[in-house]
Amino acid sequence: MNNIFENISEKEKIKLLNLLEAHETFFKKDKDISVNVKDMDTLCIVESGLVQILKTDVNGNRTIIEEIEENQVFGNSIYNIMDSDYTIITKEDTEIIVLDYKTVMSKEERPVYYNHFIKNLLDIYKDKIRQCNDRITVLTNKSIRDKLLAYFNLLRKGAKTTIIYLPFSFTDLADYLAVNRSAMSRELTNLRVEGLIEIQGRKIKLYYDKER
Amino acid sequence: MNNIFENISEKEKIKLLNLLEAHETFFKKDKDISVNVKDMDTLCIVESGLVQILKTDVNGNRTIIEEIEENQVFGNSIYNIMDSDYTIITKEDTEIIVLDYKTVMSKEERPVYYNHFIKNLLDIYKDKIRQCNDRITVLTNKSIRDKLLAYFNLLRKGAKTTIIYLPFSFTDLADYLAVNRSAMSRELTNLRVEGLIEIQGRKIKLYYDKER
DNA sequence: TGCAAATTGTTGCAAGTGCAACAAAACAAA
DNA sequence: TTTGTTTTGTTGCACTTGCAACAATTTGCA
Repeated sequence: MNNIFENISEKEKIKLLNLLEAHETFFKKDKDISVNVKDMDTLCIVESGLVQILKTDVNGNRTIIEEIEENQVFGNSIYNIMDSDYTIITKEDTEIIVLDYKTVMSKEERPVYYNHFIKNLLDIYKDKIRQCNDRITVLTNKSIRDKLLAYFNLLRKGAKTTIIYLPFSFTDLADYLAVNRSAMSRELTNLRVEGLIEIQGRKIKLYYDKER
Repeated sequence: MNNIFENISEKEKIKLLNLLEAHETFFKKDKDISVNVKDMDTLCIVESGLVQILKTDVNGNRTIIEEIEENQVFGNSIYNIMDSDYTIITKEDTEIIVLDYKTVMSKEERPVYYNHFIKNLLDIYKDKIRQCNDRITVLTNKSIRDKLLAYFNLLRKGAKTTIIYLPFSFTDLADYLAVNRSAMSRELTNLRVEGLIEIQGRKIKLYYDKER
């Protein structure tokens, strides 16, 4: 994952934040910070800590849209987080740098570190596009089985390894795949019985070929 | 949809393309241009015409991933189109500007029009992220009915209008929603019979509240 | 204009999935 | 450790969906 301050020294970072008219804010763990970042065309950088973007659907179910880690960005300039069904909360004590997107883009003065910043921002956007496309690739499979296999293939992408580690719980995986948890559990059992996979907690061994 | 040459005059555009070491190429309609754009970290601009990015799945079914129109971009810098299951074809006579992403980003000289270009590129990336997120929002609904309603709501987003126009055929819509076409057709009939919608070709009238 | 191709609507059937409910297991906190 | 909470596995049942096959309609092209 690309870092918004890649190739920018600590000294340059201070100058950069000054140039971009940044406001730093601290938040305690488990705070709803929606109001602080929703009201304009913001670009927010997580300087330290962890932020979650949640969505509440019509039935009241909250799902995690995304987790934003250190040196990653979020904000209205990317998501439609203005929508009232989105909530932004801190999962740890968190330090956030709030920028105004228009201000950032309209700077006349563009030192080298500014250019690095913009390049990093582009790379982060590309990461997000790739992530979204990956998820779409998984979601466009019609059956739970195919979704699972597509997802497992993503995790072992490139690597020849047949061992993968789920980055979250099975409950969350069902959410990510947009399927019923117990139906997914049933399908995992089927895959296990058929000898295609072996499950040990979040560690899964794959016994099938990539092109399946 | 943002335009890669927004706020850039014709004169500036010529200078810009020169600065970025652009190569222009013409292609006839219905040509597979995969080989021409896959081999490096490219950023391709469709100067005129229309390009489709297709994906062939394990069963040999081809689906349209995206259509790239005039003044829009595609390339390895965004998609993993290197993967052999992706194909890029022209749907009309098409003029493409091929840039090397690294060259573009490492320019020392940065005239105003270059900065506009980068800002436009960022805006285009944001558009893509929004598009992807919209599709994910639709795809994460579990039933065909909910997918349809979520999609219709997207189309009437903001607008109070209860009349929407599908941007593609029902066959393609089924593809977009990742559901079986005839099952979708059945569900559309249900919605029609229940009086929630009215269908006239690609024009659909909605008779239900937004928050449904 | 007329023909071929593509799109749409419909249906029966089998298979897959969502849902609810519950027990077992794993995890976390006191 | 004990206790309470969350996650996981399982199952029956109803309902949804995918699939295949076909007719009707629309579209596009020669």
